[in-house]
Amino acid sequence: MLSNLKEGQEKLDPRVRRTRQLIEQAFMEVINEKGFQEMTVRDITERAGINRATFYAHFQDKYGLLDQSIRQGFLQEVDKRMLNACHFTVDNLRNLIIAVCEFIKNANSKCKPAQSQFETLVEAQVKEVLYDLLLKWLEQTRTNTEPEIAATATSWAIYGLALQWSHSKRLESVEKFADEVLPLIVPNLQLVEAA
Amino acid sequence: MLSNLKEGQEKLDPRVRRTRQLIEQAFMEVINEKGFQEMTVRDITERAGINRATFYAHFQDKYGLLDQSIRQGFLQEVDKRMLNACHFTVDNLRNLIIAVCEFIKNANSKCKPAQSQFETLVEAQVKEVLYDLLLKWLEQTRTNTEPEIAATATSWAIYGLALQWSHSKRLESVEKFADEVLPLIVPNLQLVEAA
DNA sequence: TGGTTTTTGTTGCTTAGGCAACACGGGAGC
DNA sequence: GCTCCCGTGTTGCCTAAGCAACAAAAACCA
Repeated sequence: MLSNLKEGQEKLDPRVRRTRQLIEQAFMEVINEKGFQEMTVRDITERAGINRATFYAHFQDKYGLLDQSIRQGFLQEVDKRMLNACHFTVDNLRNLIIAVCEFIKNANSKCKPAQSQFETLVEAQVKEVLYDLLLKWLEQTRTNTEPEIAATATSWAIYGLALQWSHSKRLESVEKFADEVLPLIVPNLQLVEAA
Repeated sequence: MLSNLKEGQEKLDPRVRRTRQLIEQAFMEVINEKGFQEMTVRDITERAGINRATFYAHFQDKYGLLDQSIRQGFLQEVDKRMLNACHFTVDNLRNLIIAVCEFIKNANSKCKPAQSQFETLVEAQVKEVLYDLLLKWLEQTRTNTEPEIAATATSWAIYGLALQWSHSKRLESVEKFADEVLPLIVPNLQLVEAA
């Protein structure tokens, strides 16, 4: 496995950058043509014009690629709302909830087949990103409990609520939903109230 | 310099294929923004996202890149008329003349500045491709003289006539021009007349 | 004019990627 | 049962590309 500079892609070998991009692009193309289950690693590498061995230098297997693709997608949703390089506010939290809802909604609509397969993968990736982000926020804030505890509780709660929202037949607007659950979420953070 | 499989690009290392493509694309982009003279090798490599040393592994310098770019362009014009993988006929010769005219016309219109600079480069590349193609044709045909001689005479003649046509203020249609000069060109080939 | 920057080619060393071959496992077809 | 085929991971060796540093030339600017 090549240098895993987790997320921190400061300056990375141009070759690595290129092949990752080629793989991701090929992945998107092939998944739209054959779907995920029918797709083989060969399909991806041939489309990308890279060697099969190179694929395995970057990803465990096609599931690993799917994982990082999901994560990228959600991170994009987060970045879109500029939540990544900022500190905690209630409004940012509200936007974060909205981001999760939107992402789940889109993910479900795209990956109709084998939903149950994907949902657990989506859940794992999204909760991980959520946890990391919340932890970063909480470490910059005064809390009544350990940030790790609060981050775990909050990330699970947000995801669970967002999932329920996405499953409910009669979809209320994301914004209204966010406003509705915000009071439930905030206490999870165990913030020290400002006088 | 990397493996120079002159034209014969049967199966070539995907990495080579990729970087050549990146360089060519970057070249086209930069030349449209800064022009050829102002452009530096750095500009190209930075745009292409490759290392400068890699550029020099593929091309002598930016002039070398220009050369092959011109050649590619003309070859494209030839392929467009399916003249590359076929044998000699008068009609193919006529189309070849048209191809040269079209290419020179386009080349001149694109590279307005420093025309005289470019024209000699264009001439060299086009005549070389012409020579190779004519030679291939003649080697499959019965001629009264050595194919090399006939190919030289014909390539020079075609280019000279096409150049004159492109310079003439009042442009007659390429097709009419081709019909007009065809009788002058055919004898250069020294074909053995079929009874 | 002289000094500073930029660009140019070039080189030695490191790393990512290509390639071929392999063992393994799961079907499909008799 | 038995092949035959195909996809999967993995490995060792080779080559292309990255990188840093260099000297020399060119361009720029006092």
